[in-house]
Amino acid sequence: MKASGVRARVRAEMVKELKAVAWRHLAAEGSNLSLRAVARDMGMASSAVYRYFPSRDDLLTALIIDAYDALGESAESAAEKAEPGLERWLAVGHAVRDWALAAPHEWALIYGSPVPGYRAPEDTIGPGVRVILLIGRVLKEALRAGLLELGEPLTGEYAEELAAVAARLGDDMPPRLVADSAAMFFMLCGAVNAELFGQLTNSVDRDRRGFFAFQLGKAATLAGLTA
Amino acid sequence: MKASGVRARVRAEMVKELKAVAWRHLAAEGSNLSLRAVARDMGMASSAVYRYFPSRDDLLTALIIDAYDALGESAESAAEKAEPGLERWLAVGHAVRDWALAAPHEWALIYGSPVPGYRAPEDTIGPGVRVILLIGRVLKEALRAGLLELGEPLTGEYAEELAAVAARLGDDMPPRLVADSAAMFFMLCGAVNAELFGQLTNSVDRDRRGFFAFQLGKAATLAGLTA
DNA sequence: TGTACATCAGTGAACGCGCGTTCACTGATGTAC
DNA sequence: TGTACATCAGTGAACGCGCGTTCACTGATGTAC
Repeated sequence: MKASGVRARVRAEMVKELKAVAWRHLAAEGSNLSLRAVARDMGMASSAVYRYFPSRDDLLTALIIDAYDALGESAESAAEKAEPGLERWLAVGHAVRDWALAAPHEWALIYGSPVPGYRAPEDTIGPGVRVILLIGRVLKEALRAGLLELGEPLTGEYAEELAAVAARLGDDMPPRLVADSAAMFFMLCGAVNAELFGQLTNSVDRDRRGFFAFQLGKAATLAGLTA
Repeated sequence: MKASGVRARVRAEMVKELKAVAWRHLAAEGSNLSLRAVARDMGMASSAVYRYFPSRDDLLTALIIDAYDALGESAESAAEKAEPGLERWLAVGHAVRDWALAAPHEWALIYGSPVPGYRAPEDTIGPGVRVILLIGRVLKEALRAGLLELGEPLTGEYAEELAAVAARLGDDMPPRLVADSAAMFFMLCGAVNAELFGQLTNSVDRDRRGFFAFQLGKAATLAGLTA
């Protein structure tokens, strides 16, 4: 039993190291992750990787989940350190950007174009909404503290879907706030993508943080979030 | 001379057909465009493609430029048909979305994660800014017509870069308007990406157009654009 | 505590595939006198 | 108008590469009596 524990621990170590190497490889080569290259870097036969991941796609899935979690982690801890309201939103935004700049290929993996031939399994949905949920909490908290002017309730079919999402979330979340969280989040993504995917080249080259701060500020006013 | 014109015309036809097939292939297979597959579809030897494009990357570049142009074309013609001001912005936004939905892989090619191993040459920059320039024109025109409240001038290094861009554009473009055009454009991209890259799955499934319209409206108010 | 057996990590060769690119070539089309 | 030459499209084989996955195997590590 103790001995079996050892084997399990070694195995967990191995999985961790494989993911670390794959992560590094992703950062160097971009989205076409190669199982063989990872195995080479680990100094083992490519077939040995199959002891740990049944296929390349499963390795990719593990990396995606890890990336979502790392991003969520970093955004959440940045949020904790900031004052509620606008400041907290800005902190989240900049944390997301910083993470993306530090790990551009991981960002591309989760928020960029889908990897060709890869179909994301259900497991990736949970960790995928972590940041947007965080933004929702920031808004809700600002609302309670009187730092947020809640907009008009929406109408139409989109409003119905929002209501369904709000109900699923529980916690008395106003559907309007769900819409605003989503809007802010996707604007945040748009700003990060602009910088990461090279769309600022030759126009905004020096003060990209300034550009980003502007976008974040705009997104905040859009939701009625004030200092 | 007339005969040489024939050869040139046939050649131009050939280039056009090659791009069309490549375009179709891109739509089917995603971003990893294969020269050999295109040649196969054309019923010719893979080496023959080299008569028309010196390498795979050049074919990709041609496709990218075409995609930018097709998108710009469609956005511009939608703009023409709409009333100045908010309506025109909404028309541009929806045209961009419609184009992207009809050609998701082309969208991913130009606004998604960079293609691994591909370095975009200078030629792609010109057509790449067509839509954002269009948005700038829509805003400027709205300003002239009194349909736009111009925000406060910006300060800081980002403002300087904006001023430089505005100067390069000429046409007395206020830097603040450049900032707003960019902001709106990247928010637009964020919204399109959200839908295209599958981030709406399981939350907004029925009324994605409603979601998109909401995002567009928000982006407009952000720039002070009213009906 | 010792022994027989089962489990598991890892190897190395192989399968079958697709890729971008090069090269010497064949014919057809155009050009110059 | 006819002929000699140059240009150009396209072929087909080959090079050298990397990929994901399978398979029979060797040894080491654990487990049960």
